[in-house]
Amino acid sequence: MNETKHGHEEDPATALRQTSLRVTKQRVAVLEAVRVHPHADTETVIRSVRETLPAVSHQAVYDSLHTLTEVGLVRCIQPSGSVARYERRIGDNHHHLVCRSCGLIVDVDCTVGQAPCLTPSHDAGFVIEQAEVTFWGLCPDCAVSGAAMVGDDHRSAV
Amino acid sequence: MNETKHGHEEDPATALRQTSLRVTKQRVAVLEAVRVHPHADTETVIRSVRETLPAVSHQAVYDSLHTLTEVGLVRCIQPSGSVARYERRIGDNHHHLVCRSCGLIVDVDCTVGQAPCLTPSHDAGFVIEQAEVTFWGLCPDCAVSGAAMVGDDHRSAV
DNA sequence: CTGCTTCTTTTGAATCAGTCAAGGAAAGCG
DNA sequence: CGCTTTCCTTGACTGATTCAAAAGAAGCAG
Repeated sequence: MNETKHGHEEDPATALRQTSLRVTKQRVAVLEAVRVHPHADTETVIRSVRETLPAVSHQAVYDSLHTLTEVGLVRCIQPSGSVARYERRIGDNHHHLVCRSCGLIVDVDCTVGQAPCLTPSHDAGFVIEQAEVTFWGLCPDCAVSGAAMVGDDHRSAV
Repeated sequence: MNETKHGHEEDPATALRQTSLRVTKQRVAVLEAVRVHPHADTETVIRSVRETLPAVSHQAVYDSLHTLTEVGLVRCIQPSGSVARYERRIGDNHHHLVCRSCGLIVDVDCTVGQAPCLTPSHDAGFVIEQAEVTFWGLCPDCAVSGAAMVGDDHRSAV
């Protein structure tokens, strides 16, 4: 549905062309899937892509995700205990809130912004490129329903 | 084996007893291994443990690490692209510097300390328990030797 | 210190995410 | 339209981690 009316801005095909990658329907579908499902894991992307392209191989999706990550069209995050997840929002260095109970991931902007998070006390001689911040806690739903029973052993994400 | 001179402080057996876990030689060895090899992955722990206990099963190590993590005697970290790594936790919420090239992990204290890193702009209703900060970059060695040849699989993110 | 109960460890197989490799298909170019 | 290069499909494979059943130790009572 709602096809390209303007076909710019975040249009998958355009984005791909700009990185001089070949525009294949698989890649377009993967990009679209990542946009539709923020923080989706690979399996979710595969399922989503197969809604429009039933015959895609999982390998094509893995490969597309890697390629797209390399050229910077998607970003890959892997909170502890979770499989790889991808997101379309890139460029800004936003961070993530992860629910310990259900695995829900939500974006947060780095208010305090730049300085504090980007300057560790002593850098041990490292050349620092990026600071990645992950906030762990409970999402609203889990905080309510699971407040009492949380705390044992669910590493089950999603 | 520098045996108990004072037998307190960080003595594995004592620590275990205090958490009402059974004191087994496997667990003691695992705790010791984690202390000796900061940020060791499971395989390293297994090898280290087998130096003194040649017959330990890998399963015992996996299980010990999980149990010890649960009771808070060790902490598990998993930077993107890395397998699980463990460290003897100190209760302080220190952070990590990870080398993109060789994977080296180094501890850093959270200078600015408390506030900034622990308060995202808007918490989306989450109950936040912890902020985890990972600094990505190049360790001194890789920054020098690899400065030119690095860049195979990572363009500087943000 | 002897036996019992419960928690741990061993053993060995299984699962799961992700990867490798070779041949067939399709994008982009002229 | 046909070629070249890049991409996708197929199917097997790896490596980290987990499951499950049975044997083995820790801690406790007697």
